[in-house]
Amino acid sequence: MRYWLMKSEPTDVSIDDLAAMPNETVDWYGIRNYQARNFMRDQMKVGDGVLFYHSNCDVPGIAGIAEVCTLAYPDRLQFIVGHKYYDAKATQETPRWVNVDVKLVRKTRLLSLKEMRNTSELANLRILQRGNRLSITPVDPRDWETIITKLKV
DNA sequence: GCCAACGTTGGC
DNA sequence: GCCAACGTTGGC
Repeated sequence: MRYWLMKSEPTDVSIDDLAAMPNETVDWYGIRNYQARNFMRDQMKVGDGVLFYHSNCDVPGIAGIAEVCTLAYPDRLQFIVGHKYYDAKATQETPRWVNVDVKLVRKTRLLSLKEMRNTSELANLRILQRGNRLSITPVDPRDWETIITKLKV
């Protein structure tokens, strides 16, 4: 059982969009970074905890809790010619990109990036490190607990 | 819209 | 395999 922080632009998929999905589940499509892909492919298991993070928006921060609900499987968008996420080097036989599905656990208050930065216990959280751009990062169990506790307040 | 910090690409 | 040029991310 691992914990993750996964970024989504709310203009793309917000926490409310997730809540409105059938089964409150969404495929985490469009990951085109090898490190992030490898986390999904090699480490994610059904039941892993997910912090749903809103990025590239007015107030970036954690907007809810979700969980991984499938193992990684090929991202269908890589095969769609002309699609933003099409990859000419990917084939059905040898897909290059994968995604898991993620299911909402609950929407929470917004725990802003600013508040996380002001929380000394979270100093080692990957998302807070200088230059971090990875859209999927592992979260230490202790950091998970710290964040979950703050989300309840 | 700026730009720092990365990641990727491709010529050599 | 190096590395310059280019593209992307995402906070501010």
